[in-house]
Amino acid sequence: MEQTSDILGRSELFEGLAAPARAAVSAAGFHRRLGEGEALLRQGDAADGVFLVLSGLLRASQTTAEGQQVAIRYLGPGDVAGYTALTGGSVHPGTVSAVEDSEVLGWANAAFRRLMAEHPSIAMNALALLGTRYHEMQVRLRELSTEPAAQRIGRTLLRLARQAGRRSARGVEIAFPLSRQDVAEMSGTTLHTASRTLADWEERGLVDSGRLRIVLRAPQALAELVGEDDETA
Amino acid sequence: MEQTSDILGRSELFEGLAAPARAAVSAAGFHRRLGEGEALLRQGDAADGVFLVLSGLLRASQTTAEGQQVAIRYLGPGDVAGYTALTGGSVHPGTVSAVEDSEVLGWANAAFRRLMAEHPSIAMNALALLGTRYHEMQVRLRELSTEPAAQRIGRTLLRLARQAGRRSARGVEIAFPLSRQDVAEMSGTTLHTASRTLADWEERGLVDSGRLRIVLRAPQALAELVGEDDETA
DNA sequence: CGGACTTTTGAAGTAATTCAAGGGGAGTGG
DNA sequence: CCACTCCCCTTGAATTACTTCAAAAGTCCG
Repeated sequence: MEQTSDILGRSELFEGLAAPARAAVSAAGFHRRLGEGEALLRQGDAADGVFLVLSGLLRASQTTAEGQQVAIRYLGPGDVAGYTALTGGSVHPGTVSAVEDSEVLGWANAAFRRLMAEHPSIAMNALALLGTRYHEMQVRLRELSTEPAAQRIGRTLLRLARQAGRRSARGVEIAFPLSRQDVAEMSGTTLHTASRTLADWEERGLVDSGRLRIVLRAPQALAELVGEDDETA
Repeated sequence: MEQTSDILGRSELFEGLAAPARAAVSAAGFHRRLGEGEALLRQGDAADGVFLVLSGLLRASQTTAEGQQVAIRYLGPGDVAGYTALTGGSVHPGTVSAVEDSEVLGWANAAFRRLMAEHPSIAMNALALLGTRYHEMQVRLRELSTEPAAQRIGRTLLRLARQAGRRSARGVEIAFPLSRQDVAEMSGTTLHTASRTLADWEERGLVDSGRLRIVLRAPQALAELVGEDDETA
């Protein structure tokens, strides 16, 4: 089990903070455990806190009036959930729930605001963090507007592999249970299209997938296919 | 002509700042004029400053490798461009250029960072501003993933009307030249679909449009059509 | 009046969704 | 240990919304 303080230090939000400051931050927060499927915060609810993921995996999503889901991102250790409270917003724009058993460190709005006031570098980090996310969203918006479904699915897989990839003999495995439906919700398409696309890639030896499991056998070939120069690291 | 200090005071970024602080902020910046079509900053360039729009209208967009454009947003007086520098990013993720003759107030990275350090409320405002934008992008991502083209076009029009709408006898007019192509790039579709959709709505008496000009004759009916409860204000 | 955009509209083509049905795996409970 | 059941995945076939292709008609400005 990793130390809370270590995760704090490595998180985008608290990096660069001196040890005593980290201790103060940690002391001001409260721990919360979430079982698989449990919601940390719900779309439409009052924004009442900021959370840092300590362990496990969460998923941020938006739901339409008709109940259709759109996945925004997955959150692992060191990631921040509930940025709304951080920016002074009043209502959570999306739902964040645990994909697997998880643990988070949370701060009430007022407490977090106090921390930012006492340690301005936290506020600067928060700005950087939001800037990065905003940028990501711009890119995804562009992809969704201009690219065909297969390409978007490829990018989704590469993105997830980069974030939660585990190198294995057969390639890079996405290290958490991921259904076709999940892939579709991240890519802006249907599970049918996702399934067909993966079947096609499986034939071509690019991926190796099964129930809730996807392994990228040839990440760089996939990257080329979708028009990225990028590496899976 | 409006006073710089007034715009500063009303802008999301500097609101709540006392008059002397506003003066300091203003003094630390430099003015820049842009002719119609001129770029304030370009996608891929080094992020070298933060800008506040004083007058005119700018457009933020992303361009794909193939040259296809996606419009991110339009910026009027009080809006901020070049948030990348503000968050510590190094490269502009998109291009911002003037739709009509415009004037901006700019700050070099270092100068702006100094201002935030001296006036923490600027940093807080910046956080709020980015949070709002991030939220907007989440919503648009959801819309793009789940809604048909017509609905997205409707939302685009309502959004633009809310931002730059001018009440007239015939309804709410979008107060700047806007082509079908522009509407398409904001909605994630083609100019053909945009044209056909507008023609349909024109027949139904919802809009009244012509060359580079769109008037919403029945904003609330349009809102209902696209599934918003919202008003055009 | 010429020329450059912008817009419209038809027709063809297609990517992707929707509809529909069936086939696995994994876990559960008898 | 087997059967049952619940998901998850797959795969055709039909449909459709949207794009692409193509050409012509407006509209504004010099």
